Amino acid sequence: MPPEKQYYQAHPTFHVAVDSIIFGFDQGELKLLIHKRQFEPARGEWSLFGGFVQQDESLDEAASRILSEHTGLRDIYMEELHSYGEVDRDPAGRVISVAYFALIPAGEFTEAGKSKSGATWVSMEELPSLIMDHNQMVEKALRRLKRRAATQPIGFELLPGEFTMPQLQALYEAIYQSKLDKRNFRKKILAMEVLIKLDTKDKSSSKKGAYLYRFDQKKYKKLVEGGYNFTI
Amino acid sequence: MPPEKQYYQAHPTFHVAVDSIIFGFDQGELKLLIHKRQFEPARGEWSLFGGFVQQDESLDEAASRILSEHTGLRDIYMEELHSYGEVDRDPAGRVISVAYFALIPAGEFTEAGKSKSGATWVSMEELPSLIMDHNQMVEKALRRLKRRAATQPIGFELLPGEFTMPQLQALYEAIYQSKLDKRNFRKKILAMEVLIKLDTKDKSSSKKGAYLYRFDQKKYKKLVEGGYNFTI
DNA sequence: TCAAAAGTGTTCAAGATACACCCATGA
DNA sequence: TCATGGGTGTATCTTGAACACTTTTGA
Repeated sequence: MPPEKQYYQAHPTFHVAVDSIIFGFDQGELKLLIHKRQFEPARGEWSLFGGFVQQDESLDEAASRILSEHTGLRDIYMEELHSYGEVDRDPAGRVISVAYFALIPAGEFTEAGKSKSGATWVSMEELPSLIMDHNQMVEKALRRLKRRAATQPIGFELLPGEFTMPQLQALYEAIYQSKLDKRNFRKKILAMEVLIKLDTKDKSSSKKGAYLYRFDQKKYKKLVEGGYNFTI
Repeated sequence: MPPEKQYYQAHPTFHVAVDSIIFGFDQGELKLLIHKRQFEPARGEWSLFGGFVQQDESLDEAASRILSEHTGLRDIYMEELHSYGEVDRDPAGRVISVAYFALIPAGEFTEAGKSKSGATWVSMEELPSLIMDHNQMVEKALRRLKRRAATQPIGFELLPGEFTMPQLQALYEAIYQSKLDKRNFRKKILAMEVLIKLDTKDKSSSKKGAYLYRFDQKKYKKLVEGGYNFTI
């Protein structure tokens, strides 16, 4: 055995898990996707979606795999949130967990909730108690979401490809838990110049109908490359 | 064996390392503490300080331990930065690494550099090529530092307990790589009301001498609890 | 015709930026 | 006495916040 392998092998190894904090937006409310844990310990209690990292996959790949196994969704916005490594965080053994933060667009919302693994959307307003340190993870994820939403146009990840201003505003209001002024909100959003206004209207929530917009990915990328950064 | 242990054991385990991006500030420059790696693979190449997590310690504890083993310093500002888990990131085997971001106060700067483990402070301006994905970690840490410095009074972690306005300004200029206006800078900093002006002056860098300040921890904590947040 | 949601501008206050001179002191 | 770095105030601009009425249309 080469010396470096020997050196490495003198050190312990650990189970590494990923747990995903999956946010969705529906009915004017920010929601979290959870399920009842299907194995011991704490079987039957509310838990984030998680699983163990396998030999042939990176952390990011494990997070995507687990998300798609449970929700059937692919190409979802995910980013690493934080790693949790307290010695006794899992009563059944030492597990180091890497938490991921995911945003599911409203269009794919129902589908994800209907998965076979008993996925349930719960309102962030009335979050149940989750196993182990999962509530702590959710709190951190919520702080991250607030910051991201304020500085990057990440909110669009939670809406369908075409959305109206009132929808976008409702989303921001749900994230920040506060009312925003219509006129000021539109002004700021439009000042970014990353929205394309369509000719079609969405009449599902009013008689007058609200214009649909689409997020201009290309324009946004150019702005970011040029050093721009957003603020709501 | 209880069923949960069996379930866990069906999954692979991994070596988990921590790597620390250690920033210091000296001679008006932002610096990084690195050393030449002492074991294979890549022995003798520039590397961040790192090591393997042990059975009886959390990730945070491992990071603190490794920092103090190499620099002799304790109670240093550290926070988790990001986890790196690409399958082939380490040519000698699968290692998942949790990167930490640390700030060493100027007073303890020299001491840290003189450790037996060959620690060297290098200027962020002329950073050498580091092993594996360590340069990537440093880039991320630098972005984190910039953001933190702009929104939390974290810059104080890089200065001695008593410091002058010109020193503080030079630090921010080093972090942002840009000149700041003296009057505006003082105005903003003093408007935070978290500095205590002392009667003593520091004459080490001018004949007139500059007043020393101390950071008011208590006042800062109160502000943060009240929902305040800083902006430089 | 009216109820309900969508859309639109202006004023004011606060915060950010630009900018130039005097002060204290050791050499 | 003079060179060097430390310290200070004001005017202007930009940005964020507050605020009320008209429009559209299906029921």
